[in-house]
Amino acid sequence: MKVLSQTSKYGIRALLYVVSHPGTGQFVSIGEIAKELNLSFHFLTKIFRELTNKGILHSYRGPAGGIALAKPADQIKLVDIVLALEGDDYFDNCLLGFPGCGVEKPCPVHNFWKGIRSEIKSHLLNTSLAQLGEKIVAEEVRLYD
Amino acid sequence: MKVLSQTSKYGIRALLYVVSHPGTGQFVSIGEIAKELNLSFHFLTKIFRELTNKGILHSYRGPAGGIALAKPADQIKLVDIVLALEGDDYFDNCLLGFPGCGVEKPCPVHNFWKGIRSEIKSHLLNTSLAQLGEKIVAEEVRLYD
DNA sequence: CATATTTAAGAGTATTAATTCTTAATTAAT
DNA sequence: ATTAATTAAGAATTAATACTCTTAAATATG
Ligand code: SF4
Ligand code: SF4
Repeated sequence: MKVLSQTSKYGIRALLYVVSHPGTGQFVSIGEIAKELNLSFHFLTKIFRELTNKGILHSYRGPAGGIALAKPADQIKLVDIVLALEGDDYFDNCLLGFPGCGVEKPCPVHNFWKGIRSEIKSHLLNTSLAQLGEKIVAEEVRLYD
Repeated sequence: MKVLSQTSKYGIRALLYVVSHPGTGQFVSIGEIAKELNLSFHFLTKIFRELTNKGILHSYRGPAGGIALAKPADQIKLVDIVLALEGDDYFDNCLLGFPGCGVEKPCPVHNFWKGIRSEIKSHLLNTSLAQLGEKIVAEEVRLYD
């Protein structure tokens, strides 16, 4: 049941690393994150570039450069990351893949799927990086393999 | 939010056609289904072959041949079709893609995802082709684009 | 038996997602 | 200035998914 692309998964995990590892400097280097989480440096760079373009991150080049959250961690919700990386129509596509969803007569699984979809969306909307970061710092949950 | 592969989507839609269009003969031809649902005949043939191998369908070659449900429609659940086409580990993979799920310390979204996952699974487990077929026959929902 | 119809099997192609690679630009420190 | 460190940009590659094509096998009917 693949719900998120690798891009989104890595993006979320990487930002969870950032919020749960407050370094000394202002920026966290992509190389450090990629190494710690065992992700491809180049792939992660691409993901972060997208998040920077979408205004979720700031970046800085050169020695001691890296990326940093553009907003306080409690103001960045999982849904922001997902929509930035999967596209704004992420929650529009449906279980059986009918086109023109919701416009005409519903498909056979509409009621069920509408519920699930809104549950997922509202949860991602109500979960911030700060919240999950705290759980990681408290070692209640893991971030590594 | 792509949850099912095209294969599964087409498979479910095709079987919903079968249960909601009781023809005169014992078998429904793949050509008819593909034409009515505007799906690729060859692709659908491949999907049905898999479902036949997995014991969900019976097939018959030659004139007046086609496919037929191997069991009464109320005994075929959506979960059967999905597991047959997506693989038995369909419900094992998780939101953030951690390996060795559930064995060690949970990931940051475990509680949330566990709930969603089991909701989806139990719904697919409790929904039969017969149920959805009735809704289609009653024209409460649509099966076509 | 000959022919038409239909599924079976698998090779082949195309599209999309995932990942890697190369080169350029920016910045800090010496 | 020179060098090292680092992100930016996008081309190139690989892998996975989706789809198409070809040929074979089965079966009914005349
Ligand atoms: S009818 Fe509802 S569940 Fe079905 S495809 Fe449209 S929006 Fe999605
Ligand atoms: S910890 Fe739970 S939600 Fe996270 S990957 Fe494992 S089973 Fe899935």
